[in-house]
Amino acid sequence: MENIQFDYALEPSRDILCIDCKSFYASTECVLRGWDPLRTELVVMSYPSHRMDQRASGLILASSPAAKRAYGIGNVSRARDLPFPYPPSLKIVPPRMRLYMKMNQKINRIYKSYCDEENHHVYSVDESFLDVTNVLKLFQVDSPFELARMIQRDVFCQTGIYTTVGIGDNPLLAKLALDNAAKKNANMKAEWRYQDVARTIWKIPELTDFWGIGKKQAKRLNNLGIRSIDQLAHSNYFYLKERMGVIGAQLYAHSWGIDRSFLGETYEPKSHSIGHQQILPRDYDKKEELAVVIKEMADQIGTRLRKDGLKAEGLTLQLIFSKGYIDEGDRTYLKRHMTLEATAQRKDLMKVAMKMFDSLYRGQVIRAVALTADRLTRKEYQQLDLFTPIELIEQAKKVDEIVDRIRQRYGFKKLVYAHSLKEGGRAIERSSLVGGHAGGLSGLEEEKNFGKNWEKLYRL
DNA sequence: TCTGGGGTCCTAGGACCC
DNA sequence: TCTGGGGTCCTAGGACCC
Repeated sequence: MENIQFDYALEPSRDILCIDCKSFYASTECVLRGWDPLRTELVVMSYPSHRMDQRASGLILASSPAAKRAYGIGNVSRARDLPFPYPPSLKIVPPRMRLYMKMNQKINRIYKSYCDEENHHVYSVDESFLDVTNVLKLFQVDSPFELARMIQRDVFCQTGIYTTVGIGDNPLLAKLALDNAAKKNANMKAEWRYQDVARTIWKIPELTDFWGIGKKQAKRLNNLGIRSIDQLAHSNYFYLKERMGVIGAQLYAHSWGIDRSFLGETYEPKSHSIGHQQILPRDYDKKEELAVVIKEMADQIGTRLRKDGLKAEGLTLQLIFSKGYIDEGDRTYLKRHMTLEATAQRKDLMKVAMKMFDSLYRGQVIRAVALTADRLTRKEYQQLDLFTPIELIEQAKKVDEIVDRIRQRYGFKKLVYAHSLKEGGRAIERSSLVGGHAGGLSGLEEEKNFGKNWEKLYRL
């Protein structure tokens, strides 16, 4: 069977850096507390506030390198993976998401001092891509490797955070170099180029170590007789494409280090969404209680949409059954999506969410709820229907605006809907969370404790 | 897994239109 | 009607990433 050949001479060849912050949350905590991020045994542990006392429910959001080594845990793991009683040398601290976000902003500003907006792509809270091809001269360095060292030093001096850097001809190579080599190297850097593919990518030991291959895809590949990246690269492109669709084709290309994306291209994701998911503190099977939670989530999503100046044209509701509960249809969850006229209004979102809930729910035992607004647009005009008087629409909009303002100024808890006070309501408890975890003290409270200079003290 | 939370992308089948 | 074909939109389901 014929196969595909890649000609590296024709592929994009840039100097791309993929930089991540070593154990970001854990390191930030160490820095804030004046401890060495590499030597301190520290984990950031999140407890749902309703079960502080239950060790088993603790989730470790981040572990310092020393903690990883000492207890054989990964970056993200569970409290029960730690020895118990907890060793005295181990520092366990609650998350302070607000401070991590500030630290992230500071680090991004440092990256921006090395490249312009166009050549900086934020991948996640602790990972960024930089295209430094055109700035090597400007910084008087001979190689991207040297520039990477400069940036690492700069970030460390300004923040105390260690960074790891993967370097490559394209974003994929840089990312693979980061994940599979830089993290293990003493200098926290690794450079993978096209000519290195055979002795780098193909030597990655496990399929699941490869970006884009999880447990399920690894199994599918195994079923095709492919057990390593090397075998993947030496399989047949057309066969893979036939058996695994575009994913197969993409994996094949990736195994040869091929990635034709550029950071500069304004990449438009096909879909955008804003959603929330929460595991409930206990099983819920009362319709009214679930309705309260769903309404709260619709409220929260509406607030976020309005803050970002967005409107949703779709809404998805998911109700996940309690562990072990399976209904007649053999399902483990219920899910429904609906389209709607572009809106960011609380009333509209709640109405649609409730409609989906009514159509789905038949008394099952629920443990988790997810609500996601998708197909987001920036449409300015208001779609009018023939039956709702314009005054009513304007009125609802004003109410939303006022609620937003009050909450922004005085905090969420100062203005909650009556239903949230009922049995089962979650909004009040969740209002202090940032990104689903404890936000830590507000800036104002930090100032009270440490004075006006608290940000400087924290190197933020 | 003895249930964290927030995202994006791909597939497949049905509805509907020409 | 023992019966065409192609395109697009919609929704449910699933996989992966940080």
